[in-house]
Amino acid sequence: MLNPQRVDAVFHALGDPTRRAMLARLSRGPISVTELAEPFPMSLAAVVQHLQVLEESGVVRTEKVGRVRTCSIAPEGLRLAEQWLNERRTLWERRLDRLGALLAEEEDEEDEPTPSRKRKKSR
Amino acid sequence: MLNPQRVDAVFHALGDPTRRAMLARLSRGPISVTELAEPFPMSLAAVVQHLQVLEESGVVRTEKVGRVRTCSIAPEGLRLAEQWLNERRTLWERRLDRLGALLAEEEDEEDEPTPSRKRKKSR
DNA sequence: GTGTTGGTTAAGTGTCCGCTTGAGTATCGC
DNA sequence: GCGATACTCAAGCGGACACTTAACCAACAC
Repeated sequence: MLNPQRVDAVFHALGDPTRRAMLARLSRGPISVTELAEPFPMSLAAVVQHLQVLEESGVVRTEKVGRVRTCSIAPEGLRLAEQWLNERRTLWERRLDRLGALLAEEEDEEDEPTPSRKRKKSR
Repeated sequence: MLNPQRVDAVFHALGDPTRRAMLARLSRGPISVTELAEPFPMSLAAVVQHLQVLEESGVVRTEKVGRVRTCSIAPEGLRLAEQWLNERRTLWERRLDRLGALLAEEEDEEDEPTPSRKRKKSR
């Protein structure tokens, strides 16, 4: 879970605006390939190619019954990307917090150059 | 906040593995361009080009002092992508929940074919 | 059977994009 | 001043990728 290859595939899939639009559509419910293709100004074949990318990256699941293939969101795939982003962002923000605390501490020292440190150290 | 153009730019920036690796490095703290470039098997110019994409998309901020440009994460940019993903995913998952509830209700009806419907209808 | 719908597959094309090279500029150390 | 460092800019190349067309196949309607 959160292995680099899968992350690569997911973000590559999310990189294309058409594919993101498809995801947006699918998030409102499962739908057939033809229905999914309908709002896009491109051939059905092109849509199918995008769909393959989405499915191979694990953000979309499809199932064929009879001659119609029904597509739906695979939430784990999206969650993978969310997690990656969240980890990087929170790592950064925690760093910022520590830095802020440190700076505040140094300012205190300037205000109070005597070696008598009364208040407790945060963190 | 969450305007389509910005979302496009952010996801395009995130689409490249080299740029994601740069973000990962930056999430551990600000760093100069040369330091940022060091782990990558490519020219400095290439790294700078990636950096421009990251900055224009709003996931990275840079500031030049003297001759050295220092790069750091811009958490709002990352948060934008996180939000987009989260909205789509939760929309889908809520839909799934409603569907599950509906199916459970229908099964109840089969168990109890009499027209006496006591429990209140959900949604 | 015929026709239609829904999708699949393959081959080809244009374009964007990642990268390189090379030449240039500004700042620092001395 | 001089040389080194830290980028910056522009032009060009090659490959990936989004898209097209066209032929094909399978399931349904009749």
